[in-house]
Amino acid sequence: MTTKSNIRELPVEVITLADRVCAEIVTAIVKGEIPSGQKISEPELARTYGISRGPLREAMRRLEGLRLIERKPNVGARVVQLSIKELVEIYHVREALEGMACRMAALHMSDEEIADLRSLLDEHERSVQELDGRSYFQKEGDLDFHYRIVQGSKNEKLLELLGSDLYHLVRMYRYQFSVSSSRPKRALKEHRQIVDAIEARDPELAELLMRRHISAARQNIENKLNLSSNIKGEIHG
Amino acid sequence: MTTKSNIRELPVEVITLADRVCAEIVTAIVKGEIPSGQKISEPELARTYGISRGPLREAMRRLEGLRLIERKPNVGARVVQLSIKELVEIYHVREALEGMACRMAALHMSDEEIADLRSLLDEHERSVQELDGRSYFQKEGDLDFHYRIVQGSKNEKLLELLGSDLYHLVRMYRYQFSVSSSRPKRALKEHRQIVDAIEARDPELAELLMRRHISAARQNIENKLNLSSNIKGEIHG
DNA sequence: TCTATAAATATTGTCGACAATCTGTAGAGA
DNA sequence: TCTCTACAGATTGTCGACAATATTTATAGA
Repeated sequence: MTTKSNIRELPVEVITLADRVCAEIVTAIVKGEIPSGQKISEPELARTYGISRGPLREAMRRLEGLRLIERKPNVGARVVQLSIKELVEIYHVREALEGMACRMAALHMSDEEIADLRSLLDEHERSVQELDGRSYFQKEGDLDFHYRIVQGSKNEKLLELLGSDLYHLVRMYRYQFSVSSSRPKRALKEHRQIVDAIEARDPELAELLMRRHISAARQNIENKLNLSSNIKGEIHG
Repeated sequence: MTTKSNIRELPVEVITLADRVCAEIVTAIVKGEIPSGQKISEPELARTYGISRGPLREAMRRLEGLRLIERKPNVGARVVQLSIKELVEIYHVREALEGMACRMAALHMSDEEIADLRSLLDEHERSVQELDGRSYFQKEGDLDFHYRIVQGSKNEKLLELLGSDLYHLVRMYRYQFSVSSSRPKRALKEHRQIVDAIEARDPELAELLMRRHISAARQNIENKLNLSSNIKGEIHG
């Protein structure tokens, strides 16, 4: 039954139009190329990506599930409207989920993964020193760290919820609200403490530290926002 | 611009075919009418629900986002395969998310909502006494309680993640694995303690109790499973 | 001038058909 | 008899067209 042919399995990622365009639209929305709140015209988007409305609508159903667009039957879809309220809610969710992820990472991460994580933090440190904070660390690097811990939990559901769903929104806020750590050195130190706890195989402490880390970022946002209601300005978390 | 016509806004839920069929398929999958692991034939399903493949494929994209089906490009989609491993993972996620939800419910639930919650538990108590546990409480009633607390958190994201996404899978496991509390009285008591903590506006305790409550259920499952590897049997959590 | 109705336009929802790909089967060659 | 190839059938992916609904514009009346 099974073909034992010596033909190599070509790693040619054959992907469907809907899947490809979905990924492209995710990026476009996250980066703000399709502005927050904008109505989505199916014929226009279809022309833009050179596909017909069929696959496009499938992609949009997926985006709806990712909470990147909102649909109203017979009316149309819009890119979600970002709000501070939602951002704060997301941080509460992250505190819960990533706290648990960190707890489980302390139990299940391999020594090699932990070592890699330390290397990543060394990179971040160089990045912070050289560029005085305005660095990759602020944009995607921080999320790299968090993503690896979620991976280290070895919990597929956590990885799905955070990595495949929530992080799109997190990145969207980072891009469009310029949410970046106003305390890169402090954040880096907290990251190191977290890795220490994981290496010590101390799940309680690991969870506690991660929750504090995320909670502090959230409070930073809330404070900044309560002082200045300048929504479109920089938000340092 | 706005029409001030005296025509009543009929509450006729005009819903799209894809939306309606999606909901129907969710129910069918959750209840096992479409068996776990079964391949999905698009032409067949389309005939079954009397629609064409267009809306059906949109619905399936949604189901994919809900993790109820899994797709392989150019091959097809299957209903997800249930596994104890995933069930345990889900309980870890629930412990994290519902713990946080309970914490926030202690802060944001209205007195009226808390009173309603108590009434619900009184109902459950009657149900447990009359039917000796084998009751509604075991199937959907328990989830009612948990759902209300998530609502009480007033955190839309938590409600989305738990209510709209994860609970479908939870219900699916309950139906198909007969996951039900083997300790309804104990569970009921824990529920009451949780409400007490919420009423006392004690977020720390509320979170702690909810986490213990869910963690105990998970450990129950793990123990039962480690003893008897009878996968298809009753799982009491 | 403003409002309410009605036609016109555009957009969304749905369908059937065709193309591309995969799966299973039959047959040729060793 | 087994393996590999080629064909046949079925399924998935994509497209364009039509129907249903919403939005905009034009028009008539007060």
